[in-house]
Amino acid sequence: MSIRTRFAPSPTGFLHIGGARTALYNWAWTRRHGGTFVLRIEDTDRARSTAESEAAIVDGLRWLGMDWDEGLSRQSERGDLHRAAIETLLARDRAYRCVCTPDQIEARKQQVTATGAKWTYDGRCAEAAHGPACGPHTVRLRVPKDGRLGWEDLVFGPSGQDAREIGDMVIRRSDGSPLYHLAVVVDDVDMKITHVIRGADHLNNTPFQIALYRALDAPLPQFAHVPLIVGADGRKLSKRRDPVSVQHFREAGYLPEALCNWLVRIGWSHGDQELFSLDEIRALFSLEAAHRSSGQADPQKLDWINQAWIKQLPVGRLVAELQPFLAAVTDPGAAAAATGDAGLPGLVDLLRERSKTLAEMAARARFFALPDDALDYDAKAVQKHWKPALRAPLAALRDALAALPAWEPAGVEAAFEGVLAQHEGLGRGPLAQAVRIAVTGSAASPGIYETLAVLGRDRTAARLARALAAWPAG
RNA sequence: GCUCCCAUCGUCUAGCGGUCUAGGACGUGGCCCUCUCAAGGCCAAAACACGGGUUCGAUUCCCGUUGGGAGCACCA
Repeated sequence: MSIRTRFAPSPTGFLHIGGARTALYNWAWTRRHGGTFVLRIEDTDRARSTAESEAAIVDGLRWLGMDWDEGLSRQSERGDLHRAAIETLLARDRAYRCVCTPDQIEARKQQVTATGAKWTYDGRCAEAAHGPACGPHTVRLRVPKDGRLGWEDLVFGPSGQDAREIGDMVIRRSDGSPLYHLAVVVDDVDMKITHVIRGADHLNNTPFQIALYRALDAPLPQFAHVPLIVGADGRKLSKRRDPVSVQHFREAGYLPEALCNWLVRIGWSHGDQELFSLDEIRALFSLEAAHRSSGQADPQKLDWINQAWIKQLPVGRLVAELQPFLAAVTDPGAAAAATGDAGLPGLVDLLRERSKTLAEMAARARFFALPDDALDYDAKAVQKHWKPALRAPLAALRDALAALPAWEPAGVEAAFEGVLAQHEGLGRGPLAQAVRIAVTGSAASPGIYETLAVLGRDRTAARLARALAAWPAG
């Protein structure tokens, strides 16, 4: 039997990292085993579901590098199937109509829970045999009163609950709409899903869903529950407290490779390996190696992983990824110009060692994208490093650079050395800092020779001239 | 409260009875390198929650305790 899996998010917000990881596990495992992976939007809650959210989920998954088969299906478009399944259940007496109102149930529930016992539906309508014309009613599944609703979880091992813990759950609202559990099970059966890989928060839902499979006379799929990703406080991720949306990380300058790498390692490991490409994830991911305990998402580890990817990705890819971030710290025109500049790849190569995110790289590359006459100087750096006495050496350097036959790091360094030799007592550091600020506006940049080499002869000259013109007098 | 689940450094984890004076990674501290910022190299501090068993022998198996989490809807 061929493997079929699905990722079934509800479109009630952005794709969040917990869902992204569940999708990643599904995707990787399915691809590894040559199965079919489908995406099903669980939009039965019409009030909370939005088209924007669905688009965000689709975009997020694509951006991360995942693909799926057989298009995209929406649960809302399968209502007929759900309704028919409920009718079948009713006809076979595996379910019954219940006329208890929410208020009545609430009152009875209060009585039971007051004694400390656990409430499950008391079965008042179970034997009443209400017909279709019984007035406003819900439909409840007949859940066995004894026995066990168990399964062999691919991650958690033997799992289950005693059937009596569950109670007869509602599968159709009084307005005729089916509930989530019914829809999920009917869809999974209909789509011939063989392996349900989902978050451990569904562990408690599984027994009831198993009862549903049995009532439907459908074969049980294999279940694999993966541990939750929790926030720094150890609790379930909260949109309020934690940065959770994939979009957020994308906008903060994290690469999809890094995000996948980070997420796959929370709850799964492969020996001591830390870095995994999407191809490696697809080749190596196994449910046997998945963990059972929940894990925290450590943003500092993400930073490190992101930089690791920044360090090894092809420069052309980084240049392209960098553009929007460059535009954000300058303007679209400057960013486009910089992206077309032959010197940018060289700068990116210098910056990969010092950038944890694309946003940070853009901030460090800003000086390059800015027009020469628009560069702003860091006031504190100027105060500290632009000493009047450095004016003459700087002018000498300007001349030495202008006389350089070839514009490359070694030549620039030679020019520096020449100026240093001419000026007794002048240190390499002070001169480098003065130039660095003149050319980048900041006291921190890649090596000064490499920086000038990448900036180019003309732009360096323009910036030195501008700095000299603004130089503090003794 | 009830049901279910989990438990190795601060965090992610290796470990699937002896190889553990418990390994790696992030982070942290120190040193080196150095024109700044990084990157890199070296070193260091840092964990088997507790108590019972089982066993010749438990981080590894079992049971409790404690701690944490999830679920208890006519939400998904």
